[in-house]
Amino acid sequence: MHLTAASIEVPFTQLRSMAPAASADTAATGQRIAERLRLIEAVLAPKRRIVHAGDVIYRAGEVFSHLHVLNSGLFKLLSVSTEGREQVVGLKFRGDWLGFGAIAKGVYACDAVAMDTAEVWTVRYDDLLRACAEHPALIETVHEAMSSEIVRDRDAIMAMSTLPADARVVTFLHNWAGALADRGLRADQFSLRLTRAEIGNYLGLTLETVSRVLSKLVREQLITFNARSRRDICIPDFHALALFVQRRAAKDLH
Amino acid sequence: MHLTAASIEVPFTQLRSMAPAASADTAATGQRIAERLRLIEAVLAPKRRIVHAGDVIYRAGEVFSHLHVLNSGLFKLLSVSTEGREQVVGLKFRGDWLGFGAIAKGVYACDAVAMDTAEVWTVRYDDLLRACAEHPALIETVHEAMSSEIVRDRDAIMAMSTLPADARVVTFLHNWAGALADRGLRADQFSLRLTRAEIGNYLGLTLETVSRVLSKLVREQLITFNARSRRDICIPDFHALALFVQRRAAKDLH
DNA sequence: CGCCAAATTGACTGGTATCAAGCTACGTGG
DNA sequence: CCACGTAGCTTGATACCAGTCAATTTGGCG
Repeated sequence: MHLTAASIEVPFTQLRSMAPAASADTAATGQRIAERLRLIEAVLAPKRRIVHAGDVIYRAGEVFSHLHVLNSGLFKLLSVSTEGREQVVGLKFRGDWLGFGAIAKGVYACDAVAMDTAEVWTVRYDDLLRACAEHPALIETVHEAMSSEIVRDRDAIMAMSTLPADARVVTFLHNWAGALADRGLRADQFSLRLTRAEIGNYLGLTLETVSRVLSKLVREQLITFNARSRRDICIPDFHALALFVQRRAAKDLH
Repeated sequence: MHLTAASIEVPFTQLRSMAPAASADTAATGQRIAERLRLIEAVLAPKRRIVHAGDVIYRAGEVFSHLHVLNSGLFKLLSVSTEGREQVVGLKFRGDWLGFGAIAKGVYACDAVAMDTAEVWTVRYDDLLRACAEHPALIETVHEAMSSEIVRDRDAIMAMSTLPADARVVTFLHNWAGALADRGLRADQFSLRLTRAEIGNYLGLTLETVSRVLSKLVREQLITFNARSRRDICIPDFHALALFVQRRAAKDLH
């Protein structure tokens, strides 16, 4: 049994008109994600499971044994520092793996918490290694996923250390929309499934600042709120977001 | 021919007295790093090369084909945004791999620049994959290295988004000392091989702020500068650094 | 010696955090 | 049905940390 995706599927042609620059890659990426999932399903026969918002599939400190792949839904990775500060250090979508951070130390480095109903595939790491020996394509898939995670983390570091608050929020929205588009979901209109506080926590900002920035973006017509909920956001011009960040970052250069 | 390590080796017993809490792990980690290098050397027969400060072993955008392992020396990873902002997104020590970020997209995501004389081992990614099929230990080594990189990046994200300037600098020093200790080098006295500007860039701070924080740390006796150069730093009490960060972070909690 | 990059330090500014006061949506129980 | 409580959100006033600008010192090197 598969869960239906949370958002509505749209044809790639429509996406193309929404995000002209990224469209070609986007379609390819979307197919690659589906392909990878098919490969994992066929080769690993993972244990499937449905989880619900708030469910935790592993906690920091637990002994590592399994990796997980998200077939649908949304997860956040929570890192807790020694003093008890809690921080969102990653967001995971369909096709993403969970648990890579645990391989090195044999212990999970953070909590993985579902943000809505999701289907999780689970495999023993041992089994994965064995399967990799027989299926070269599998190992490439795993490496690709780890590599992507590294690159995303670096992008986050860069955004956090160089961008002012408004540009961070815009980058966040841009990335979110991009992640949806990559998965064949509509990227011009979606529901952020995070509170302002969670967004702020992820971006190193306070919830008030996030709120103020979003209000400003509405005033500047970069986004609009959908009827009925200020978590549902419309992005009339996807490309304009990237431009905003560039202009904002360029200011600091001179 | 091996390069001799830049800093002076000290017996683990001495390290133990410097950093009581981390010592047991530290010795184990140090041996593990050496073991991994021996394995890589034996199984992969990597191409060896000596590079010098400023040398670039790959640039963002170049087609991916090779991974690199640092046998000695120090590298920085530089990410350049579309607008031309340049940012240090990682520092690499002996035993670290370079190029993981390129696997996913087939293109290097950043520049890798040597910060002093270093010995780099290079292998074709194809060859690595083939060798992994025959040597299960190798694949675990690679995964462990990628996993560590993911965890380090997350820690960086967390530090950047939650810690004030002084705590970031202290964390930086603490991590640096820890990296040296992990490699069997003395961690109570070492030379930062970065300018204030580079440190600030890495931490999302200005060079002036870094300088002020270092001066403050000297006043508070957490560090002292060594004779003749303000890049040579002594850390009388390694553990005190961690405490400083904890106290500093705890303030924000209440 | 004299140049130049790196670092330090001070005075001022500005962007975000903090504190505080409503507002809105939604569920619960009377 | 409405009163009420609560969680999430918005908006304003103020404070403070770190950035900016600028002057000076230090150290390295031809």
